[in-house]
Amino acid sequence: MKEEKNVADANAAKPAGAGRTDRSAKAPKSEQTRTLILETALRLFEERGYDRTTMRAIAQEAGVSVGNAYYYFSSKEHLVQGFYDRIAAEHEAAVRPVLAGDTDLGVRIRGVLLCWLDVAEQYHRFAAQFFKNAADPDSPLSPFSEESVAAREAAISVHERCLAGSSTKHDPELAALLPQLMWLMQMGLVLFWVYDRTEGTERSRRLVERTAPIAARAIALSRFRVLRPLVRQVSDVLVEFMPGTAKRPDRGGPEATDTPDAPDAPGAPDIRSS
Amino acid sequence: MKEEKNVADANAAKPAGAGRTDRSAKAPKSEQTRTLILETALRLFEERGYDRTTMRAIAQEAGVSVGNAYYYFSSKEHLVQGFYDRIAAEHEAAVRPVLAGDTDLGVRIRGVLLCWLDVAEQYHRFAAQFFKNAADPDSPLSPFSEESVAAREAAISVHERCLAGSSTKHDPELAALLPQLMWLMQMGLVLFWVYDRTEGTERSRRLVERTAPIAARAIALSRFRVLRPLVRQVSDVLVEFMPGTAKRPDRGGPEATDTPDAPDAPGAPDIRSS
DNA sequence: GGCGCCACTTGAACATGTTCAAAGACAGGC
DNA sequence: GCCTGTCTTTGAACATGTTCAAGTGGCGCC
Repeated sequence: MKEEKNVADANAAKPAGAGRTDRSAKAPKSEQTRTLILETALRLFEERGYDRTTMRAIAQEAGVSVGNAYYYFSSKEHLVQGFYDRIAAEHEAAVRPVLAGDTDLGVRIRGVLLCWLDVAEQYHRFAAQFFKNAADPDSPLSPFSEESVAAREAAISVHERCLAGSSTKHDPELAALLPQLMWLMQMGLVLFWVYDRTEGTERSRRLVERTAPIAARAIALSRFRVLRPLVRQVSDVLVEFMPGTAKRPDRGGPEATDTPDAPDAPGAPDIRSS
Repeated sequence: MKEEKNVADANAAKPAGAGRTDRSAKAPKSEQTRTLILETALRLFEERGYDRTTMRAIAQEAGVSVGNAYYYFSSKEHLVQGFYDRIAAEHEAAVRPVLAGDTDLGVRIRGVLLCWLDVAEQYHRFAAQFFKNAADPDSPLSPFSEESVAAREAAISVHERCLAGSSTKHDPELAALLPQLMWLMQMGLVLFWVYDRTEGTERSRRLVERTAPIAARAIALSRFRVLRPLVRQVSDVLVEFMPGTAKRPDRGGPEATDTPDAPDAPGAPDIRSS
């Protein structure tokens, strides 16, 4: 279905006379149209929200026909991919100082998550409206979907660096799995955030302030002997149910994990996290 | 359980001549129409799935006009409420033997959750399709919505009984919060289940088998002294962010919690759990 | 130059959730 | 019986995501 040309970004100026003899070398004209439609759509989404932006409005504003928009983007949802990429890039950049700063794990986790909230802030209205589409198990925009693997791994790698640069000791047996767990935590935050209606998503920020230290402490405690069996069990579950951690029965089941305490549940599709 | 007639209760034969002088006493005729539409809709949903059942088809099958369906149900989504009630009732009944059985907490949790999977099994296809609607923060069918309070509390009370009947000792400070935590765990399971495409949702069952003992062990461990500060912190977070546990800033923020380890995230709207 | 291929573009048509003004049915009062 | 107001019911009209058959135009090749 989604056979976009090249990622999204690719709208850099290209040699006009380059010719388009080879399909793999993108024709400048079409790429221009594609970009125009995408930019127009993102602008309107931000101005009016997802639901209130019709495909007709996008086409009209961009000066093309409705069918043309569908020629480049197989559905309205696919236009949103642009947001995912945008947020991912912005978070990646914004989080750099945090990763280079304090080595206390709690502080680092807090920094990474607050950073995401900052970046995502301006898209909150849009995200709340769009959330239901991303939550659809069939949607390619679901954070658990096959199509999101790249974005998911990029997000997880941020947590990897977050953990790697910390001075907090943790159970080595868990080391490989923690970034994924932290990603799940982030998905939980996104879910909370989408439902958050407070001014400046203040409540989500507070949730981060309160839970980041808890997460850090729990990670530190994982080395205690009493907790050994539990850590082992959790680790097994993660290996079995997290995608990419072990043998995966090709497109077999869903993906998610749980945590030692009780709840679990990744659950926050939407804005590919980053 | 395809086409029961009376699950929705309100179709009991009523005195024909009762009259409808008072608006509060439902007129038999309109109630009959309402039930007819609802039953027809549920049947078609089950037969063809949510998306492939059009309002026109429901109306036609029920022998009424489209507008009439909208007279009784303000949207297609509202027809789904019937499923919520149905599953809730069935789970409540099915779980009884479990609650009266073994007193090992792990076994009990496992029983409650597997029970839910059994009950929900036949609605899986429908649920997967409908999930995106329930995930919408604006939808009254979201498990976190104001309108779902009743159903949510019913579900939580099942976990209360699950915990109360167990022989496992746990930190008294957590006692009041555990049922809610367990409900979150259930929401996580529902989320996983919705994404689960394996035969007979086998993978979801396996997740329960693996995580129920972990949850029970974590609860038991909560009494250890080393974990005291962590338990306290978690408990505080729950009180602050879980609805109905403490002062709630009237319709203020969203609701959700997190768990000591890392992830958290309720996230499984859909089928009001029960 | 002319021809044909093919990427690109168009806008009408379609499917479906939802709304609405008008018509129908029915009870009670006269 | 007839009038009046309310509860039901109707079906056409609307809004919007999506599809599709029919162009359009540029470029290489003869």
